[in-house]
Amino acid sequence: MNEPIFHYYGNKAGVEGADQVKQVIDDATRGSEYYKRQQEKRQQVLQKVNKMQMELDNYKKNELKMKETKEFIQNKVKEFQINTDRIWAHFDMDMFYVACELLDKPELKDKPVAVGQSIISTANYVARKYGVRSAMPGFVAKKLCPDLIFIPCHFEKYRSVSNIFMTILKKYDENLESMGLDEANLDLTEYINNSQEDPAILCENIRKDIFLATQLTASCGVGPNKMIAKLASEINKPNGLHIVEQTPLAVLNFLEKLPIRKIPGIGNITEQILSGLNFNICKDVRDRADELYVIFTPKTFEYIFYSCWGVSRNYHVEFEDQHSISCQRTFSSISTQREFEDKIDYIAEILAEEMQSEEKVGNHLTLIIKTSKFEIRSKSLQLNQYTNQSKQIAIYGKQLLKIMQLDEPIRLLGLKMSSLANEKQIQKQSISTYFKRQIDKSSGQENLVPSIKGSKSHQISDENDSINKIQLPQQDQSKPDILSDDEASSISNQILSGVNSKSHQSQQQQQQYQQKQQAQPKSFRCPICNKEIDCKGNNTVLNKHIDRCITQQNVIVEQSDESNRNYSGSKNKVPSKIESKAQKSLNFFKK
DNA sequence: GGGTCCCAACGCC
DNA sequence: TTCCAGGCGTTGGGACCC
Repeated sequence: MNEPIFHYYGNKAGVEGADQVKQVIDDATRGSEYYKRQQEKRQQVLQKVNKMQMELDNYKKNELKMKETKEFIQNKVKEFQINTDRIWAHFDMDMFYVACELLDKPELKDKPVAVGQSIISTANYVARKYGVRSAMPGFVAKKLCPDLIFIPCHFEKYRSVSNIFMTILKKYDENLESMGLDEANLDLTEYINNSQEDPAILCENIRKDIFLATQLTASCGVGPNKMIAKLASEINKPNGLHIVEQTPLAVLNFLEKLPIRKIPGIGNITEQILSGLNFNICKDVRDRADELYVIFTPKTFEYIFYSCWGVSRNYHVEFEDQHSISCQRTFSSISTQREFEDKIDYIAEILAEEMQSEEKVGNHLTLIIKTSKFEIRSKSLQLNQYTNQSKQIAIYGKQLLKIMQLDEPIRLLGLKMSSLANEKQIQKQSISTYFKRQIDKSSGQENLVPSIKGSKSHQISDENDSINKIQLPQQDQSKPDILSDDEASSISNQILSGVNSKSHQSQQQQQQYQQKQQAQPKSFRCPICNKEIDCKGNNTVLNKHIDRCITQQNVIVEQSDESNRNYSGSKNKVPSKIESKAQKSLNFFKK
């Protein structure tokens, strides 16, 4: 029962004496809620392993199926090729955050230093010898290394050093893919084909350039694809270079005895599952791929299988837009409704600010909480309009809170907005919609079909909830599709009061529409400049005004787009936050 | 039975 | 002294709909 639950892996460069470290960590954390939660998770993993083992046992009893599966795998092995046409390099700055800090505090060079406070971001190699590592809580790190010196994060500093690092690398591959501030993958094929330089000499020179420019060291790995290059960069860390020759045999030899845990994408849990089934090194997967095929889903199987054979992506993928923006905060446990709502207001404020600064709007909101027992829950809501306004986000967030029926203390609350769109584009579309409707009106035809997102219903996943699948009333099509506070408030009240039957709803829509028709004003407020226009019932006057406004607005939008383009062009030297975030994705290594 | 949505789980830095 | 983060991504199972 007292089996250590903290799955410590000493595979980070510089960590030694894993057993002692494991014991200290375990002693420091035993009895905490976190510890209990980890124990539960460990049990779940063990159950999963048992279930998989039973599946495997059944599979092995069925000789025919076993024969078929083995043949299938053999054919699969014959089908693929380890492509060694391209030359990739992975550069990784050594202990990046700490290294940046030590530039300003060279007197700490030989002392154990960590960046971060409650959680360690990075530790130097002196601290790593004590077992201190990234993502470790500060108090545990202090137990392991009482003399540990903590330095708070200074991201501006890291970003500026990172810019220099990336600028140097972009000379060799301007499309380089960065994963965070301190790592980048380069496809050196073209550069080497043109220059005929030896990859080892080239990469050593690049490392020297990085050191000259930043006074910091970087490690590098070279191989025929991104995954191999990344794995190779770990071999001679810190301040080293490792090259995997461009032949299939070299790749296979390099991977043969490599622990599966090293494969990017295989984390703590997957490692536990695999090791529970006696898959420990890549060779195990190659030798018993049929077993892996039986117990894992096709996608997971393919990923692990191909990775262990050294097959991974060896070309750049197109940049994808950011999918979500979120904000979450941890705090001392809170338990009252009032406190929950205050937190939502606070988080919504930060989220809205972030969205506005990135000129994004979104229409899918998720509330995430972590209970004081470290259990994570989430609920989401499909909005029928885009928003990036804090008050609206908070209103929807509070609805999600009600749906969640929280009845225990929480230690974290977060809001995530997804289904993102560009704020200006949405405004532009709204204007076009408005303009189209004016034309339809003047021709006597009312267009009731929502042109942007009107057909989508609110959906709330909890099927037992009475407010499920509510079709919210369509908004007045003559307004931009970004909700006002009053509208959001009205919608939220309808959610709560259960105005959700379709017939009721369509009646209500009809009534609203009739009311609007009856109340058709002789003057009109322009949706673009917001001025009151006395059109005296004459659409031509109104249309002319709007036409002028739209032209002006479009010029502004176009100018802004243009300036954005120019910015993104010139910022090649500075990887944007979005770029680095998107490129961090696990998909990075996949085909 | 396929498509879609929700959400928990997992992984990365 | 501090008592396990934050922000992003993907995958897969379950439920529901057509």
